[in-house]
Amino acid sequence: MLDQDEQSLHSRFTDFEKFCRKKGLKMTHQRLEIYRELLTSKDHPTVEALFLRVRKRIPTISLDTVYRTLALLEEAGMTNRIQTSEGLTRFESDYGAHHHLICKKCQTIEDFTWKSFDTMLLPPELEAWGAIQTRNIVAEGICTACLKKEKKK
Amino acid sequence: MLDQDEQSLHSRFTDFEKFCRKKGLKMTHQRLEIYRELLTSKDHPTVEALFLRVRKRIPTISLDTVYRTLALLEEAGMTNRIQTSEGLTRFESDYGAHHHLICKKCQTIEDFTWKSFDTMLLPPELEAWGAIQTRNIVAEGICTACLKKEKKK
DNA sequence: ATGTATGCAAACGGTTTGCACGGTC
DNA sequence: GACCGTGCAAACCGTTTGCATACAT
Repeated sequence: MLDQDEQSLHSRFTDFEKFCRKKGLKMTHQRLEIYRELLTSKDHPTVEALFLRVRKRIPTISLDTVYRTLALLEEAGMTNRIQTSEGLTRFESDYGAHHHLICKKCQTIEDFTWKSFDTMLLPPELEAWGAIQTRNIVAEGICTACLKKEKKK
Repeated sequence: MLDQDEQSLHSRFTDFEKFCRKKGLKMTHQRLEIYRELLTSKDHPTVEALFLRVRKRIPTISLDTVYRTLALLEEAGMTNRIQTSEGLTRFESDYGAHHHLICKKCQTIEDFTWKSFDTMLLPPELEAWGAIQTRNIVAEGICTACLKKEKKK
């Protein structure tokens, strides 16, 4: 949903290069394409979906490589893993605080931002729990597209 | 965390019986014990963990039965499935709106409630998305127990 | 007596791993 | 040239399914 401008897209790539250099990792064709696909995909693709998309550009790529690269990106904090209640694993490029809307019918995930929530003080009782680093909302329901389909019946 | 009194525990069981009767399902030893275990477990157990606990009372129970019963309970809305980022599936008995605190180190899940959040108006932009039914917060960080362990090093 | 639930074992699907070859540095 | 990354195939693990028996109704 959030449109990333060319500027930030480009800086993402240089970040990726820096990270690889620092870790002594090689910049391969496959890694670049997987990362590019992830950055430009806004629909929280599954591993399979990413694989199919990247394969259009690199026909010989294997599913394992996609798995391995995603693990790498995750470790570097450049992607987030989302586990849906259906047991599917989905990915999204990490671009700052946001929350998720999930349709129970079609399982699509949409992002939304809510700045005032992000800065809101959590209930004071939570302080005893430990050090909280992130907070994300998952809102579930039925999206308008699915609501329309239901009415037609 | 939330302590359920005997009263409500008992009413949960009669709810379960009612549900089964209505659906023509049989009240078996296994189902009752799995349900009891789930109601009294406050640590969001995995299927495996539930299986091991119930097996203490029913030594011949099989893992499949636990899976099948959980699917049944889920369908009836008597349990919730929680997918952790580690890919593990955990369960909790359903007892009204609450949120989760997850420790990134030890992966334990704690519940918390936040009434004022539950009734808070969501950003108006979300209305266009569809009909939102639930909203849950997942807060992640490091719990005090794990923080202490880190300091010791 | 009827028919569902269970336990067993086999199947399944997503993910991970071992290995030899190929590509990056 | 050294070594990491890749593709392939096999292994793996949590979960689901088919089937004959056991049990609740």
